[in-house]
Amino acid sequence: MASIKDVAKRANVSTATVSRVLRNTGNVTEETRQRVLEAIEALNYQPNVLGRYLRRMETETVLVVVPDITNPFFSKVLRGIEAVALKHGYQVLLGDTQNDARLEEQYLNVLPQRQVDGMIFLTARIRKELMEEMARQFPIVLACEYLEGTDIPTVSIDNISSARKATEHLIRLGHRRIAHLSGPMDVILSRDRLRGYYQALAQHEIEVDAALVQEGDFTYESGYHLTLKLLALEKPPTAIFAANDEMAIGAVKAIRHRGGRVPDDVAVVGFDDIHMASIFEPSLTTIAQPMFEIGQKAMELLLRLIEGIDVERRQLVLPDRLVIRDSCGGGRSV
Amino acid sequence: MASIKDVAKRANVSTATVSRVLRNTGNVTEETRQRVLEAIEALNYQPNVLGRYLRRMETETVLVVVPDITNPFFSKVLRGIEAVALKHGYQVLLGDTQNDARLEEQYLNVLPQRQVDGMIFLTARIRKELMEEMARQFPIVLACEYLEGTDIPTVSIDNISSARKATEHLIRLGHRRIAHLSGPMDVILSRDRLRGYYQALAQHEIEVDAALVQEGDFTYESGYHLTLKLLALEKPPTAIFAANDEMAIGAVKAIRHRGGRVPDDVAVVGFDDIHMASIFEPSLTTIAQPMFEIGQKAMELLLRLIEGIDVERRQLVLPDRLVIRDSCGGGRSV
DNA sequence: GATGGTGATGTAATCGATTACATAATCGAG
DNA sequence: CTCGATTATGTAATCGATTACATCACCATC
Repeated sequence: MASIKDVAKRANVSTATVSRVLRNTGNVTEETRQRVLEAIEALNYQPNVLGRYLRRMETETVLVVVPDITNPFFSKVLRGIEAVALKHGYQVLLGDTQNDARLEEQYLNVLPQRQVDGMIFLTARIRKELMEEMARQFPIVLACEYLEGTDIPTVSIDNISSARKATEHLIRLGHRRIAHLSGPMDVILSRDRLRGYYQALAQHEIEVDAALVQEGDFTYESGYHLTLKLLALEKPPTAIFAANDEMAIGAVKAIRHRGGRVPDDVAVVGFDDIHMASIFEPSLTTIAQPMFEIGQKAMELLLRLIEGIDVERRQLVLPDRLVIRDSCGGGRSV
Repeated sequence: MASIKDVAKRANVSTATVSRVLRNTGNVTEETRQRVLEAIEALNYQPNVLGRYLRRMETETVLVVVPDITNPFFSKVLRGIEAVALKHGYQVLLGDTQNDARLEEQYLNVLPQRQVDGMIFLTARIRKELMEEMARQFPIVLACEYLEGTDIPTVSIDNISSARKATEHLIRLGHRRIAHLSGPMDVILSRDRLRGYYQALAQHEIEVDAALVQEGDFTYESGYHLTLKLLALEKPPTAIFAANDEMAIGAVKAIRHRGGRVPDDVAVVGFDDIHMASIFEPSLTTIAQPMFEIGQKAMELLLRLIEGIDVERRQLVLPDRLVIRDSCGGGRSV
């Protein structure tokens, strides 16, 4: 494998000159430039990036930590990140924690080890102090999630208000017994959506029934099983607000398997607006998050942190939108 | 940021000894070992992996090139790769080409640049000669796809026979006008599935009608629109075999929008058995690929190539399975 | 007591590129 | 014609770890 020295020898110049040609820095006459390029061509030379990384102490690589890459929501956000990364010549390393919080903390180590220039977390179950300490020293951005009481740069939507919006929509349609399929309570996003749900109930003076709130884990399966549980209640809900679309689809299926109809017997609202939400029948009423844009903004923010540009607005809240479809009845069908 | 020198100084040893402690190689007395560990602890030292990489000329990282990470099929394969990689201390770099063949060739360059120790391609639209030349010099494994007439290590199913199986199932149910929604013709996998479809027709002496074969791109949207086209034919098909589940779902939706019922008016068979295939209504009859296992095997194969172990069976064909559900009628419902 | 083996540690080369600094050549202004 | 600026190129240090090789101490064996 040819190295820069071989190229230098063949072109009859120093390695410094070869490097200058490679990186297009400094002054090189067109003539030597050509000689170097010819040598590169002849030797089929490819610069070894490890040498460069070590010397420059940067890898132009960012790590994205995802809780679950098979979840379409995250892969869409990832796409946004990739788009911006590619445009700026950065590579994206993927860390899939498969919902394991310990793995999450492990990934944090790649920063001091200098393996990447920065990180984006699409999950935030790491101990707050640890995360804060790292964020002080290295470029880190949280997307979708955030950590309470920190000023770690964040891109997300306002989960509380959107959950409130979703719940209010059901109330407006006349529902009073509204259940909530929450996400895991150790992620803030789930707690926020639950809070929004509570706020909506309170605002309309609807009493909270603890039995109507069930903690899931964002999977179809959990949505399905928890809904069976809800339907077995003495006074089952007439509407279900699920913390994501996959659980909402699970809910619909469970209702059907029990002989119920959606939305006639039970109305269902989801969250995220994944592709399947509009395809599934009945199409899901849901909160649309700008997934791609969240990814873009997060990466843009990260780039500014890496480049040491002072970031004025560190906490970005993007707009979301209630998309009314067929799964909750009442509204017009889109 | 502390380096190995700082640790050495503090522990009153040479950097060589620190390295020995870090890597657990060579002989070190328990006493100095402790001193070194204390120094590491005190300085909060993390080894800079770039130095290590350069010296050892390996990164314990593999690159996985995916045509579309938002496609659940690929993310499932990726999971299998990750599982094995993690167990062997390898990191996984993700390259999402977003179906751009040029990007695919670009990714190939990270190998001679020594950025990764090996690559797995879940797509193979690269020029054959180029790919072969690289595969001769570096560890490369193809998964799902393969390149005709090469002996590049590959893990996949037998797409021809499984497509034949799927088509035959429809024939057995009495269908004679069977359409095929193919994938893009520049990927071999699509051509193989088309071939299997043709074989089944030939075997049962059913004439091929060119109008019944439509080239899609594996997306829901293409499945939807091509099916509308099929339904507008003078003699529309009574069954549709789609080259993947997402197009199959698109087909079902199109049939419904035209007032048809599935499977009563038109039977539909998919391919891959993604999660949604069993959830969607009607549940999809489809070819189940062992996605996770494909990933695992591919990574295992790659590891052996990286470690220079002679690989006897370079081309691995895994078993697939026809899963009969509701979308094609006739069979029992699962 | 000489010899050789083993274990613990240190010295310094090395991986491949980048870049601060040095040097040489060229040019233009006064 | 000289001086300083500018341009082109080279020399060598550097990034941080790993490791071949050297050294030294200690012990066992004959």
